[in-house]
Amino acid sequence: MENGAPADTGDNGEKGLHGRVLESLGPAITAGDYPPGTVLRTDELAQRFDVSRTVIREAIRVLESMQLVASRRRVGVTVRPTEEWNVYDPRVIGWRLTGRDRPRQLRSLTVLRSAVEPVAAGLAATHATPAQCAQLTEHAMGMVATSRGQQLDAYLVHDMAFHRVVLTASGNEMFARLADVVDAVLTGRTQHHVMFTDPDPAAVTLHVQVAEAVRTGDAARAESLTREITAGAMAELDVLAP
Amino acid sequence: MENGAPADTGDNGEKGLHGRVLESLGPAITAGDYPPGTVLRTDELAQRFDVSRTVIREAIRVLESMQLVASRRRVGVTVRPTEEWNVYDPRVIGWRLTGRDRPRQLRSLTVLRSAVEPVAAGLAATHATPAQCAQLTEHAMGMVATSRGQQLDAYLVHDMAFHRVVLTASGNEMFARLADVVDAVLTGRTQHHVMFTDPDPAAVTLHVQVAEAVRTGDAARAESLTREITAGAMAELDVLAP
DNA sequence: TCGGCCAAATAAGTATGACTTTTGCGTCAC
DNA sequence: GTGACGCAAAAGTCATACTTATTTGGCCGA
Repeated sequence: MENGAPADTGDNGEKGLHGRVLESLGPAITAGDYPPGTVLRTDELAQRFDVSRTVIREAIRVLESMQLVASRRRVGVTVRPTEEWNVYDPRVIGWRLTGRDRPRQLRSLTVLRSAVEPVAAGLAATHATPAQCAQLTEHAMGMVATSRGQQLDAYLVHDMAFHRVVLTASGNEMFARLADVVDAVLTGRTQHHVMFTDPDPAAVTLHVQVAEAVRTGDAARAESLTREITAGAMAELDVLAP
Repeated sequence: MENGAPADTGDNGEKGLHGRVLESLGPAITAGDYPPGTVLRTDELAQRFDVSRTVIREAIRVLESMQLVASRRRVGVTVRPTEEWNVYDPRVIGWRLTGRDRPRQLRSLTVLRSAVEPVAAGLAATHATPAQCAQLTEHAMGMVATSRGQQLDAYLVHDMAFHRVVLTASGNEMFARLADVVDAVLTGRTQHHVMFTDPDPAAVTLHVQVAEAVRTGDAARAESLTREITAGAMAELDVLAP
């Protein structure tokens, strides 16, 4: 209801010239087109993109804040090694998901999810408001309703909403901010699913049970059930990330 | 050995004028000095900091990339609500840790840590290289050696190094990038510790056992032992975050 | 021959002013 | 009261000149 934004990874539709430069350089760097150590010169970039140096500098500042590059006087803008990137930046995540090492990224995110979500569910069991419990059961029911007959898109919407509520209801802002990550993982799963394969009924049941556990305040049960869900996601991984 | 950087949260020592503006605006915003909805005008800021608009704009771009503010034409730069901030950005974390809601932030991070570290330890048990196992036991021994006689600083160094190795050895880049967060949590703990209180011997023993579990490839044991460690950290929380 | 020091070249950083574009808001007509 | 119109405000863009830090390399002395 309050979610009018597109279900994508983060902020699409960059505005302004510097945004367009960013949308070009970001994916290129994260895809490895510019290996670590590569130096970019601002004047050269200004020429290449046919914009002023001002615009380039603003884009560079953003790239720098993501730790993708480092700008040093007299030397230029150098691409930093992968290990130093701000891999939690939503845009970096999005870029890597559309790029070459999408499988690798999907694995990382799924593992992260499998660590976080169970704990979040446990916390949700003690922190969730009645309204959040209601939303949880609502979306669980929605999943049940759309789990048969090739309604994968509708199912996905409920699935994402369900997990978003769990993460939000945990009361931990760090967990809540991972909702977009989970969205990306779930979306990626659906996209690579065989188109006519309905969701696993067992997984649907688990979601219903999690909703119930949270509603009744059974933290241990909510956590362990969610661990089963994420374990399932981990199991699917070998199919998705070759 | 390879860590010559100061043990702080992230990149200290911002260089350039825009960096100085950032170091002033960032903490102010994250501390709540500018409530969400507050509008800042670029030329006003340029006057206030006595720099050119160019510099201000670059700082704004970075703030914008952290989702701390949104810049819109004809309206100005508006501070965004807390829920939209990029709370995983190392600088945002650092700013919040030095600001007003440090306790709240410390809680969030500790909870996150308690979710992630056990899983990371489990993975480390199957992924760690012999060299990493060696480092692990080395630092565990270091913790034992410094656990008595008011050597808290030396103990902290080993503690941080130990957990950094665990997170790195997990083989998951997302986990590895949380090492700074764990550093911050551990540092915060030591700082607020009563100065003459030696570390809990039980915790020290747990670290030694984790190192052993990882070395012998016992994933389940490594995970469960680490869960005990983080549970301890959670228990201490009520003292640290009033 | 080696080592350190100084100077020139270079590329990012900063400042400034003029111009463009978007858009909130008030006004005026219907 | 509602809609269209236009003004003005503020960010966005650009070109240019100037500053500063840093690398490189050559020069000079030990």
